[in-house]
Amino acid sequence: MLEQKVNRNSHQREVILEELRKVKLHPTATTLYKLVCKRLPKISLGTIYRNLDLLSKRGVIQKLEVNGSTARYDGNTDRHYHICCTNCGRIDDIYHLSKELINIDSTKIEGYVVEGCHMNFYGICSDCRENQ
Amino acid sequence: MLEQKVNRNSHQREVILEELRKVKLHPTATTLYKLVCKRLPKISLGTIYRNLDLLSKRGVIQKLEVNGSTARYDGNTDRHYHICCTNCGRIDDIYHLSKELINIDSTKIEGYVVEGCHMNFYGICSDCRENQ
DNA sequence: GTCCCTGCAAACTCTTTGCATAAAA
DNA sequence: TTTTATGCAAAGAGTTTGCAGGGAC
Repeated sequence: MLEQKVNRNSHQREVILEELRKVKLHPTATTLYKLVCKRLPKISLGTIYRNLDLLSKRGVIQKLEVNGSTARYDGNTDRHYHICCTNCGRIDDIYHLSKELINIDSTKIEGYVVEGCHMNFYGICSDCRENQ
Repeated sequence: MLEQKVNRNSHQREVILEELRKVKLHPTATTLYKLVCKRLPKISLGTIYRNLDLLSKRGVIQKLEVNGSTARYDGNTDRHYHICCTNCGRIDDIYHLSKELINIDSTKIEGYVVEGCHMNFYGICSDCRENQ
């Protein structure tokens, strides 16, 4: 059995979590790094990655895999979904879906014990439509 | 307006497509590369990537982003979904879902013109449960 | 004092790209 | 002959990791 390490409270980790919770736009590790740098100029990208990994494994934050290439992070762990603009890449939250969709985690799939479902929508946001 | 280049039929592209359609397990570019190498020993990974990109942009194949890190490819473009085993990483097809889920693409989301939805399930496959 | 966490830099993985040559039309 | 596609190798982006020193408890 794997022994779980006891985590210490580091100032860096607190600041990373605070800054992630402040922003709405689901930043990448690098974007978050720049934000955290304003408060902790000496922090390194490695620390950002290590803490984002630790926090998402603990379920304190959510790691999103919306756009293939780059991981994005969400400080909000309430059950919700995301929609990504295929033009500008912005990612918005979706809270209101029909009941059938909200209950999607209980879907039965032959041969599997289902643990969950990731669902991401794609489309064009209103800003991009206006700027055509 | 962007001018669309006319694609020539290359032998490499044909073989890549044939091999992708043969396998059921949604290979990565590297896995497919190894398969294609058996028939075309001198092919390069770059050619694999270039053709997978071209074919998925044309809609001939599907690029999957199921597991974050590495892209996987599916030669089957029928409307279907995927479930990924969180233990061993295998990816299976899902063809039968309830009507509400099948119609998910027509979901309305405020502020957006929805183009589509990517939906991936996660769970433990039967092989992994048996081997516990 | 112990052991986890950090900063730094190097390494790693996956993917893309530049270039000269080969192949398709 | 013209233009696209290939093989090769190098470069790029994003992420992970080894290590010595610093910090939490």
